[in-house]
Amino acid sequence: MAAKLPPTVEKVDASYLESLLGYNASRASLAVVTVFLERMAVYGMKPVNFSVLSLITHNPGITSRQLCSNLGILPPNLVGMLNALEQRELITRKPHPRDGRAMGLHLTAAGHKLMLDAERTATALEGEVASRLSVSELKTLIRLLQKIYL
Amino acid sequence: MAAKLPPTVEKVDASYLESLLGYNASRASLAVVTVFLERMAVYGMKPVNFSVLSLITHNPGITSRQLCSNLGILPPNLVGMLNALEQRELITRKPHPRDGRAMGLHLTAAGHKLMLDAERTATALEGEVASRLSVSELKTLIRLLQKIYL
DNA sequence: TATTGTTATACTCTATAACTATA
DNA sequence: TATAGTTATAGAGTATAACAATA
Repeated sequence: MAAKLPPTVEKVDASYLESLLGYNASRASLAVVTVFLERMAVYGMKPVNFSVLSLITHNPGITSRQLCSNLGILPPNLVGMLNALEQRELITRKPHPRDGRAMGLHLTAAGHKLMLDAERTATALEGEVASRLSVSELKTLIRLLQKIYL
Repeated sequence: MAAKLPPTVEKVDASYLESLLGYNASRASLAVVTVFLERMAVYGMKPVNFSVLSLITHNPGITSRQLCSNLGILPPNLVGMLNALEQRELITRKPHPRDGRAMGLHLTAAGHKLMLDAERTATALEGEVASRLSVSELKTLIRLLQKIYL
């Protein structure tokens, strides 16, 4: 009687992982982020500083603290990001009118110009990543994702 | 005429970001992963080594190369992970029966015992994270996520 | 010549502790 | 006493280059 040889794997069975919400959400998130990184590199933007700039765009005068709590960034990690955006002359820090400790964040004219293009590109890119979904499927997907985290 | 004071932000408007698939997928993924980290810490498992162990569980004899290409891990980063799992005596490396370069990966008896509990916990935890979704909504969510990345 | 597994190493991202100025 | 912003630094995660053994 021969010794049993160790088995070999031809096609990998990932069906258990594919039954998990966390696995699927991570993989889908990674897929979108990958395309985002490629397409948004021309603006010098990654997902995090794009999110920061977008919140400043739609909330002029927002503070660091508000950015941190809304985006889940830790304050020490935001400092360098804001410095870089200020050096690129995309944002300015103005003294907060009612709190001497805080600074209000604002886009410069150049910042507004760039974000107009960047947000258009971001929205367009998503349509391509989700090209295999109908418009109503994409709406459903986003609504269900928000029921997880919001 | 008084100089215009810089505006302040009371409630942050994140409606643009919340219209983006990438933003929602990342936030939802983070929410699931956060609970995963808490609940799976007792097994000494994070999402990545759980995924590795799960693929070994359901694909005994799988090679490093196959793990890497299925999970998007780079080979140099897998080595340390496998060494740690081997030291914990959860997996063993056996010579591959048909390729002298490769090693087939297998669970030990202790590994099987641990993964039985770990997979049960992982599946249960997901039901809690998705508690605001009906069973059919969760099925739909996973199906739509797979249409993005698969 | 190409591939598997590995080492060494660099880079980025994220996290913690401690300080200052103001509330 | 608590909070906003900052500095310095540590740790985890992710990336590239190069090598030995085998196909």
